[in-house]
Amino acid sequence: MSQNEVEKSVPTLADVASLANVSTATVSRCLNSPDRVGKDTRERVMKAVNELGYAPNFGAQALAARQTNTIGAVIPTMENAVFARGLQAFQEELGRHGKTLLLASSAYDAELEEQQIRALVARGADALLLIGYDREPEIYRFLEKRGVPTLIAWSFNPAETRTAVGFDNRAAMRALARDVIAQGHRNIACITAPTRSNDRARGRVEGIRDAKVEAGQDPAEVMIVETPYGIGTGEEAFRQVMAQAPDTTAIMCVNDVLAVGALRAARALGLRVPEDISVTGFDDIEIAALADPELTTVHVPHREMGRRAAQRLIEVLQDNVMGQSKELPTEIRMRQSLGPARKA
Amino acid sequence: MSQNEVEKSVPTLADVASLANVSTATVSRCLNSPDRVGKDTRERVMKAVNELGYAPNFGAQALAARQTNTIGAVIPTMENAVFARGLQAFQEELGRHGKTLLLASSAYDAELEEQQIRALVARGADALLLIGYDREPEIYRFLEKRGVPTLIAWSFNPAETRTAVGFDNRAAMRALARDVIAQGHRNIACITAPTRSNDRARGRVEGIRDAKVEAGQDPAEVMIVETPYGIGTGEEAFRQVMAQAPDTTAIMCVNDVLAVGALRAARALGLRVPEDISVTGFDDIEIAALADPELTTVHVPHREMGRRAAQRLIEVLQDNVMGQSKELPTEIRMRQSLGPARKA
DNA sequence: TGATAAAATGTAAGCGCTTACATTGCCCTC
DNA sequence: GAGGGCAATGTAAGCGCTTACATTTTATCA
Repeated sequence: MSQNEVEKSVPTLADVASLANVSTATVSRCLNSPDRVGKDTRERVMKAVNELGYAPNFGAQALAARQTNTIGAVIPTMENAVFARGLQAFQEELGRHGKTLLLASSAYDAELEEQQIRALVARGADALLLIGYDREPEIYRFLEKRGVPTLIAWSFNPAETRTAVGFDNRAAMRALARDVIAQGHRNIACITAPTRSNDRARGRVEGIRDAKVEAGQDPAEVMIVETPYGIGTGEEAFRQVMAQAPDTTAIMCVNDVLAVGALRAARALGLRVPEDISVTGFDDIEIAALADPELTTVHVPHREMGRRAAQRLIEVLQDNVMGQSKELPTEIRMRQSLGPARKA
Repeated sequence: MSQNEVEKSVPTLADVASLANVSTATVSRCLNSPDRVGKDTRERVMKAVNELGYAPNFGAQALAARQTNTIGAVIPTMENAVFARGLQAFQEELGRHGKTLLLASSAYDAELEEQQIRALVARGADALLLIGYDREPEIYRFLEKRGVPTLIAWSFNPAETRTAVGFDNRAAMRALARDVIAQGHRNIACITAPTRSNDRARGRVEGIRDAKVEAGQDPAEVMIVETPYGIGTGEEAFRQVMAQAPDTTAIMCVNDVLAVGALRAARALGLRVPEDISVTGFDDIEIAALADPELTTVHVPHREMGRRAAQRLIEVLQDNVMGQSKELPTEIRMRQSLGPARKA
C-alpha cells in the first residue's frame, strides 16, 4: 500500500521493547501513561523510541483501544463560507485536544448525507457533528445502535430533544422580520434555499410568517421562492419575484449569498436599494459588509459555534455523557439595504 | 467510549458468519470481492449482514488490511475560499472512490503544519495532500520513511522534483504584470502575504519582478509590503503604500482578499480605481467579480485542481506509483480595476 | 527485621479483520 | 470413469497494540 521499498523498516512496539529491554506493556505504558513507569525505564524506552523513529500503528491502536481519536463532520459544502468558517474553528479546537477531523459533505442532498454519515462511522469516527436536525429517524437509530455520540449544529430548536449547539433560526428571522415590518413593509417576499430536509431554511421562512402574524397580517401574503444556493440563483429569484409580484417592497433572503444575488438583480433592473426595494440577508458573511449597498443581515457567531461544538464532543468522549444543548445568540446587523417601504 | 449501554450488541464478522453458517473468510470475501463467492452463499451472507446491521470494525480492518482508505490534507485554512473550493472538489472525488478525507489546517504556520502532518500520518492517512513546496526537508524525509505518498497542490514549479498538481504562480503573475506594465505603469507596488515558507506568494512577487526586468525596468523599483491575509490588512497595506510611495500607479496584490481591502482603502482615501490607481488581485474568487469596481485578477481552476489532486492520490494508492506533475493553466480576467497609468 | 502495602514490570489474552494455504466438490476431457 | 483443473469454501495465522491480572521489586512501618 505504499511505494516504499523499505517497508520492513517500520518499527513496532515489540522492536522498541526489545531494544529497551522491557516488555511491550511497559513501552505502551510509557507512551500512554508515563507516570505509571519508573523514571529511568521511561528514559530508556523513550531513547529507543527515538532511535527507531517509532510511531504507533494506527489500526492496531484503534483496534485495541476501541477508539480512533477521530471526530467526523458532515456538512452541506465547504464552499459555503458559513460552514468553512465554523468548521475551521471546529477543527482547531479538536486539534488542540489531540483529535482529528474526518470531513465529508452532502451537497445538501439527504441521501448523500446518509451515505457520508455511514462512511464516517465506518471509518471509525468516535463521534459526529451534523448540521441541522432534519434527517431520517433511521439514521439516528443507526447512530445510536453504533453508539456514536452525535451533536447537531447550526440549529437550536427548544422543541427538539437532541443535543444541539446552535441558534434559533426561526426566532432570529422573526426578529429581523419585525424590523422589516416596522419600516412599513407589508408586501414581503422571501427567497429561500430548498426547505425540504433543511430545518434551518424552513425555520427562517417560518420566522417571517410569525412576524406577519404578530403584526396582524396574513402570513400567506408572503411570497416564497425556493431556489438552490448561489448568487446567480438569487438574481434569478429576484427577477421572478418582481415579475410575479411587482408590489413587493422588501425581499428577505434566507442567506447572504442569495441576498447579494438579489442586490445585483435589483441594480440590473434599475431598482434602487433600499429606496425602491429593501433586501435582507442572513449569516453575515464577509460579502454582506462588502456589498453595495451594505447588506442588512443577521449575524451568526459561526466560529464560536464551531468551537463550542468541538468542546461538547470532546466532553462526551471523555465523560460519556452529552451536555445540554446550547443556544447561541444572533444579532441583527442593521446596514443600508433595509429602508422604509416606498409609498404604493 | 460511548454512552451506549447496549455496547455488546455491535455485531462482528464472526456473528455474521455463524448466522449465515459460513466461515468468517467467506463473509469477508462477500464484502470485499463478492465475485469470488457463490451466488446463493453471497445472498445468504448479505441477508445476515442486513439482519444484524453489521458494519466492519475500522481498527480491525485497518490493522489487517494495512490501509485505512483515508487520505489526509493539510491546508492553511478553510476560511480562505480558495482552499475551501479546491478541497470541496477534492473531497467529492475522494468520496466517489470510497476514500475519506482527514483534514487539518496550519494557519500558515510552518511548525503547526509539521505537527498536523505528523498527526495525520499517525491517524493512518494512506496518502497526503499538501499545499505548496516550501517545507523542512526533514518532513519530506519523515513522509518517505513512513511510506506515505505525498502530493503538492496549488503550486507547480518545473524546477522542483516532487510531484505536484498546480499552476505556475510565478508565470501567472508575470503575465498579469506584463499587462499592467503595458498600460504604462512603472511605479508598481505589491501587497503580499508573508513569503516565508510560502512559495506561492513568493513566486507571485517574483513574477512581477520578472516582468519589470523584461520591460527593461529595475525590479528593485517594486515596493513590497508584506501583511497577513485579510481585507483589513489589505486596507492597511494600501494606506502604507500610498503614504510611503505616493507615486505608485498600480498595486498588484497576491490574492483577491488583499485586493478587495486595497479597493476599499482607495475609496476611503478618495482615490478612483482605476483612474487614479489600478489594483489587481489573484485567484478569482467570488468577491473579485462582486467588488466595485470589478477586480482584474488571475483566474485559477481551484475545483479542477482539487479533483485532479484526488485522482492522482487515488492512482498512487492503486498502482503504487505516483504520476507526473500536472500544470494547470491560469487565465487573466481583465475587468475594471486595471486601467492606464495616470500621468505623473 | 520481618510483614505488608505499594509501585514497577511482565505475561499473555484478546481486539475483529484479511489472506495464504488447505480442502472439498464438481465439471470436463479423453 | 479416472484424472486434472478450477471454483467455492474453510482453517488458522497473524496484523500491532492495550490491558487485566500475575509477579517481582521497593518502600514503609511497627
